[in-house]
Amino acid sequence: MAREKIKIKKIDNATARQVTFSKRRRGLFKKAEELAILCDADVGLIIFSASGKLFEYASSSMCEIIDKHSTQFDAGQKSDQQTLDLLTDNSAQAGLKKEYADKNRQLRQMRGENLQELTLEELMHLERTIDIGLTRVMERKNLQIMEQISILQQKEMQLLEDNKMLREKMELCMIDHAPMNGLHEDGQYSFESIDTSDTLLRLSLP
Amino acid sequence: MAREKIKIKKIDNATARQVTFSKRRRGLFKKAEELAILCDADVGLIIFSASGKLFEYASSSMCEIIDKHSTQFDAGQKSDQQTLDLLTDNSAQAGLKKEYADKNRQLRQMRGENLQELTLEELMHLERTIDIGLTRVMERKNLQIMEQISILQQKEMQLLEDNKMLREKMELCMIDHAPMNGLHEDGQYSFESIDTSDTLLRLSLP
DNA sequence: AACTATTTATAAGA
DNA sequence: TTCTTATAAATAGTT
Repeated sequence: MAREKIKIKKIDNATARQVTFSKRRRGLFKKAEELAILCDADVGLIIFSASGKLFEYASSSMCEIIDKHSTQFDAGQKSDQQTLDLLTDNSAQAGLKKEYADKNRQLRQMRGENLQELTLEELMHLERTIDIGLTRVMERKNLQIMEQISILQQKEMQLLEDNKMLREKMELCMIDHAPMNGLHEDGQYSFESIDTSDTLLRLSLP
Repeated sequence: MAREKIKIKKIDNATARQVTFSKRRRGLFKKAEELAILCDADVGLIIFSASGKLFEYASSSMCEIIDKHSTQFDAGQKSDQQTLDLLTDNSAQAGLKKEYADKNRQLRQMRGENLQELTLEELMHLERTIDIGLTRVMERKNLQIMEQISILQQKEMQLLEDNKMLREKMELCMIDHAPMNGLHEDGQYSFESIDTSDTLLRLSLP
């Protein structure tokens, strides 16, 4: 987002990577705090550098956030919720079952199943939702494909370079030795050549 | 960072606050992912909206990140948490929660959210699934639209027919009676006429 | 670190 | 909600 646009892939140069890490880490912390303040949200951000060093930001306390996170389905405090759960187990489970059924229905409808109960308005809304999802998935897919292609192109260039050097060495070798012993009079040498054809089409899936 | 500079304090207007929350949350997730990729860092981001809804991003897995975080700070915290979880999750509710979480993940992925954990192969499969769903929804929608149009056209034809008959009767009536009693000498009769204009544009949604 | 030329994010408005 | 657009912010490459 500056002098040049960069590809979002691991920065090769270790120094540049470290500098970018510092800059962007600060930027991310700032934006996390702004979101928490502007929107009254509770935000927790944990970052481990490649070397394992911990950096963290929390709008409240990290323990509280992690605790809330690990009990994401319980609305209130853990101990209170536990008690409530034990007392009103049936109704709590019923609520969860209802939510589960609802999510399941939504999912089926996004797959184009059980549409008969929907009105025209609902169908139009569903179409829009799915279309947005499809666009996002395709964007993400294309990003990954471009990354893979980029990596393979780099590999191909390296291999072509290596190949060229090998051929040059081979020619020098011929000039030096062919007149001396008269072998290989047809001028053909066979040697293992690395095949780089079709590289761009084979995408190694992670 | 836009039309006007804003002060970083809680946004008063609830609607504006919600809109900003959505936009900035998305921006924050994007930047978190970029940092993780560019700098080979492990990033975990947990956001609770003011209403308590959870949003999260993790470059690896959130459990792993939280686990690493807890061991760096306070080794006892996590194990207590785990013990509590084990005690809580003794019932069938645990299984249901897990299934619910899974459905919810699938649903979000179909909406194009939380795609960072998917491989290229998975993305391609997801794209196909969504595309099939979209086609089905569009087919169903078009079917309903054609049905509605057909019904309305039939109604319109019927009304036009009725209208025509009424006019013919009226004319007969004028011929029969106008010379007899001399009423309505101006030849104008007023009667309730059914308005059929604009019928095709108003689709009555069931 | 500091400096910018650019890219990116986003506040308001539609 | 979503889209647009003018403007504020972030930041990549340089010094």
